[in-house]
Amino acid sequence: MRETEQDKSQGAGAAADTAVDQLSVAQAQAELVRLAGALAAANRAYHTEDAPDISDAAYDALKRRNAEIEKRFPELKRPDSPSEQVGAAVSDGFGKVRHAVRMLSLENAFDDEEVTEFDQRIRRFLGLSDGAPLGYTAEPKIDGLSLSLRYESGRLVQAATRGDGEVGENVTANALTIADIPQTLAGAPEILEVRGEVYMSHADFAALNARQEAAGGKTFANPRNAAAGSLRQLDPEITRDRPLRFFAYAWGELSEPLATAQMGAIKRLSQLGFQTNPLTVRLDCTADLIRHYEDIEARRATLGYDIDGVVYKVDDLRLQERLGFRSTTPRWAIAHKFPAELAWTVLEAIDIQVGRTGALSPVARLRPITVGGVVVSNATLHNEDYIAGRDSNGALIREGRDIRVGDWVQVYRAGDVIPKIKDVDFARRSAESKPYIFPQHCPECGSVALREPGDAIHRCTGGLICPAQAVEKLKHFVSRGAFDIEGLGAKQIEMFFADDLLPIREPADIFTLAARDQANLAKLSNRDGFGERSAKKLFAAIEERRRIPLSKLLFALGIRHLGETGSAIIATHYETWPAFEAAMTAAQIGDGAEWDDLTGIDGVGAVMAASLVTTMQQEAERASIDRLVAQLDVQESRRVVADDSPVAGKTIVFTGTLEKMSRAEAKARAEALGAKVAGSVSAKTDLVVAGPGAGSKAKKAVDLGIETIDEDGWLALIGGA
DNA sequence: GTGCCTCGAGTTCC
DNA sequence: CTCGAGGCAC
Repeated sequence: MRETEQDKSQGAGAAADTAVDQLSVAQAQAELVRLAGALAAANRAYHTEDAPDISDAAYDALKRRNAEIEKRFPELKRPDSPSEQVGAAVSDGFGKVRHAVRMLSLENAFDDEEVTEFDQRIRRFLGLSDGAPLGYTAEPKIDGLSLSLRYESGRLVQAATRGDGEVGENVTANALTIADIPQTLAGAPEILEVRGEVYMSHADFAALNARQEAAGGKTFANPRNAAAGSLRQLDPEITRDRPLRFFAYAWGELSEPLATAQMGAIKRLSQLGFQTNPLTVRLDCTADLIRHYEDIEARRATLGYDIDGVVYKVDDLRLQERLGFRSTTPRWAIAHKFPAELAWTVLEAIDIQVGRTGALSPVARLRPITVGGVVVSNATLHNEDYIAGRDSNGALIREGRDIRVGDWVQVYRAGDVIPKIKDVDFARRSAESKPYIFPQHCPECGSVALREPGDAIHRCTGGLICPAQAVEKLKHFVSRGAFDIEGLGAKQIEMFFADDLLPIREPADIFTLAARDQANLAKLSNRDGFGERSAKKLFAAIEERRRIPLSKLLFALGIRHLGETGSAIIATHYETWPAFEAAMTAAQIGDGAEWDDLTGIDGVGAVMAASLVTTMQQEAERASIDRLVAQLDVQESRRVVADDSPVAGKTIVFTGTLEKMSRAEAKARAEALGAKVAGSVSAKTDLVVAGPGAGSKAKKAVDLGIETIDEDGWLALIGGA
C-alpha cells in the first residue's frame, strides 16, 4: 500500500481519461484519491459558499467515475469514499440524492391568533381585502418522516429522505418494499416527484414491538422512531417486514401541472394510486379552519396513527406561486400544532455554561423523565430573567413563580425537540427553598460577568484568559463552515486544550502541532486513542487547510455578530487579508473613510462594524490572530468583474422578495458582473428585477417604460455569465 | 418609526 | 429549533 508522490501524480494524470476496465490498480488508487479531493472541494464550495465552482453535469461525471472505479476495485474503496458522503450530518450507508426541488419545512402556529395572522399576512401580500374569498385546504399533519418519490415515465426511479432539505438519502430499495407506494403509475406526467409521509399505525407499532421483544431485539420508543428506523435499514428485506405506510400530500419537480388547486392535485394523486389522507378538506375562512382543527384534535386518539397538528395551505395554486417562499418555508402554508406534551419532574441543579462569546447560559439538570417519547435530563433556562419568570420585555410570564433548585417543574419539548421549562408547581415548593441568584462571576475563570443594560445575557469579561471561552472558540474554529479539519472535532479540541506536552490553546497552535510533535519526545502517536496512522492522518488534514479562503478565515475567528453570511460579504468586499487588515487597523468607530466604507457595505450595520473593528484593534486578540495568519496561506475572495456580461455597465434595481438568494447576495452577484445596483427606480435605471410583493418601484418602472423581469428571468440572464 | 425577514448564537438528543 | 436582534424597505 506504499506509494510515492510521483506515483500519485503520474497515475492520476495518465489515468484520468482511461477507460475504467483498463486501469491498473495503482492508477485506480491514485485516481480515487484525486476524485475524492475534487468532489470534496466541489461539495465544500456548493454547501458552504453557495457558489458551485463546477457544473452539476461535471460534478455528476466525477461521481459516476468514482463509483465505477470503486465498483471494479472494491478493495480500494476509501474509508472516506465520496460515494458515501456528500454534505454533512447525513449518516453513512446510503447514497446521497440532491433534491431537484428543495424539500422545505413549514412555519408553525401554536394558537388560533397565529392562524388569523397567517391569513391576514397572505391577504396583505396578495392585496386582498378582509372579505375577499380565499380558500384553504386543511389536512392532518402526520408524525412520521417525509419522503420524496421520483417517477419518470410512470416508473419509480428514486426515493429520497428529506435530509437537510437539499440533499437526502437514497432509500429507493426500501421504498420499493412499501405496499402504499406504487412502483408504476398510469397516466402520470413524464416527470413526477410525489412527496408525502412514511408512518406506522398504532396497531402495527404495538405488534412490531411485541415481535421485537419476543425475538430479543430492541423495541422502539414510539411509532415515529420505528418508522424512521425501519425505512433506514440497510437490508431492504428487513424494511419489507416492517408495516410502513405512506400518505401523499405534496410534490416536487413536475413536467406538467397536476391541477389548478391543491385539492385537485391531492385528488389527482389519489387517482394515480396514492393513499391520501381522508381528512383533507377545503375550507373558506379561518374560523372554519379552526373548527376543523378542533374536530381533528378531538378525534386524535381514534385515528390509529400519530399526528401532531393540522396543515393549512392556500388552495389556489396560482396564488401559491405568487406568494412564493421565504428562505426555508413557503408563505402559503402553515402547520397548526397541537399543544406539546407536558411532564412534571424535579429540577435537581442549575449549572452555568460559558459559550464562545462569553455568554453565561444556565442549564437545568432534571430528574430524567420521558417527554414526547424521549428521555430528557437537561433543559435550557436561557438567562436570568427567564429563571425569574419574566420574558424579554420584563413582563411576568409565571407570576410569582421563579424557578428554584428543588422545584417540581413542567417540561415540554419546544418544536418537539428542545426541552424547556413551562411552569413551576408552587404548591410543592419546600419552605426552605431560596430564589436562584445568578452568578456575578464567570464560573470558569472567575472574571466579572457583566450584564449590559438592555441586554438579557451575562457575559464573562475574561476574553482570551477564560479557558471556557478559549475552548469554545477553538471548537468553533474547527467546525463545519469554518476550518472543518477532519479528525479534529470538539472532543479532540478538549483533549489538546488540556494537554501539557502538546497543547492547543489558540488557533495558531493547530498549525504548529506537527512541527512541535517532531521536536517532542512525547509523540502524539504514542498516546491513548492515537496510533501512527491516526496521528499522520490528523497532520495531513491540518496541512490541507493551510490554504483557506478569506471568508472562511473570517468566520472561523468567531467575532461576535459575524457569522457565515457576514463573513462572505466582508471577504468579497476587501478581497484580501492585507486589505481587510489594513482597513480594520486604520478604522475609527463611528467616523472616517474606513468606517464609512465598512458600514456602506450592504448587509453590514454599525453593530457588526464596531464588533469587527474592536476585535481587530484589541491588542491580545490581534496578536493571536496575527500568529494564526502567519501560519496560513489566505486565498483572496476576488470579485471577477466581467465586462462582457449582459448586465455590464447597467443600473439595476431589485424590488419585492427575492426567493433564490438574499438581497445582499443578488447585489454582490450583479456588481461582480459589472452592474451598478441602485435603491430606487429613476430614468437612469436600465433594468428592474421584481419579486413577489413588489409595489411602487415595479409600478414606476412600468410607467417609465423600463424593462422589468422576475427573479427567474434574472437568473436566466446571468446564468450564462 | 414600524414591520418584516434573515442571520447569529445557543441549545438538546439520537 | 427558537429567540433575539440587526438590517433594510416602506
